[in-house]
Amino acid sequence: MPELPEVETVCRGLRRADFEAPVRSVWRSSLDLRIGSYWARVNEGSAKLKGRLPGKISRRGKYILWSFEDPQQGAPLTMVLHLGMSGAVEIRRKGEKKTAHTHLQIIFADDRRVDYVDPRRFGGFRVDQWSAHSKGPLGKLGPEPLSDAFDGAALYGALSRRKVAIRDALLNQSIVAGVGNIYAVEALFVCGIDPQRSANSLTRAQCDLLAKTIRKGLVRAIELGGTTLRDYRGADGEKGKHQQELGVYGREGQSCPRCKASIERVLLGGRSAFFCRACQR
DNA sequence: CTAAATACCTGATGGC
DNA sequence: TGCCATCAGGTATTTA
Repeated sequence: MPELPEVETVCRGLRRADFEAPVRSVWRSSLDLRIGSYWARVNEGSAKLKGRLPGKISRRGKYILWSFEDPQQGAPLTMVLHLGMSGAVEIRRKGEKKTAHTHLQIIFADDRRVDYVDPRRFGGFRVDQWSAHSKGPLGKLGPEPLSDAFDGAALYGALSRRKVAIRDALLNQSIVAGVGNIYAVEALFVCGIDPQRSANSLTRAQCDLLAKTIRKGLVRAIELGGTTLRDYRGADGEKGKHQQELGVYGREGQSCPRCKASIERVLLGGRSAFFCRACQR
């Protein structure tokens, strides 16, 4: 489901809710979420939030970071939450029923709560000190696409030894953090680059254009509250509006908005890419 | 080191 | 109506 703009929208929704009361309790379903060396300590981790004060909410790539302070001035803990393919955050009040596939509830002393809902359970979370998080997948992320660290030079350098398809290179979170299939495919369409081309075949000028286009695309999608293809919702339950501006994603057989040729779908690494053969080379 | 294949899950959709 | 195959916004691990 969620790529950078959707995750950013969730963060903004959480910030807007302005949680201030301490955590009264935490509930965790008995089902596993993401399995892996970094994610394994999920159950113990969530209990550590009890009694803590909700602090700063930020984002790195597709990861949500939420700091929880110790009222006794101890070290802060950070909850890292990844929404996987189907994860969602829901803000609820006392008495409101949890939806199906809820796996975590953080209940605050003001009777509001934050529910993590994830049917496919590809997402996961972990509560730990920052030093522990930085040794996990967060420490391997590439530059933030909305920061100055991401530009044509950085992209050109990162692609120089890669022979994978450029679409797949853009999905690699160590090259650029937060880009997923929709925004990769759309940026390549805007730039007129065939998604199947090998990453190291792009010119420096094309990398300049691509980096700028990726940034613009993400900023625009954030403005519209993300892309809702099927079930994505922000923390306030709102659908995104960016799907109306998609040029090729999910539009196999429809006509290219630029040249009217038929949009094609190809499989790259098992995942669909959409492109216009006439416009993208 | 790169890169490809596979695994992890549920739900929606389309063909027969 | 049911049954089966295919597909979905992502990442971690295994294999080559």
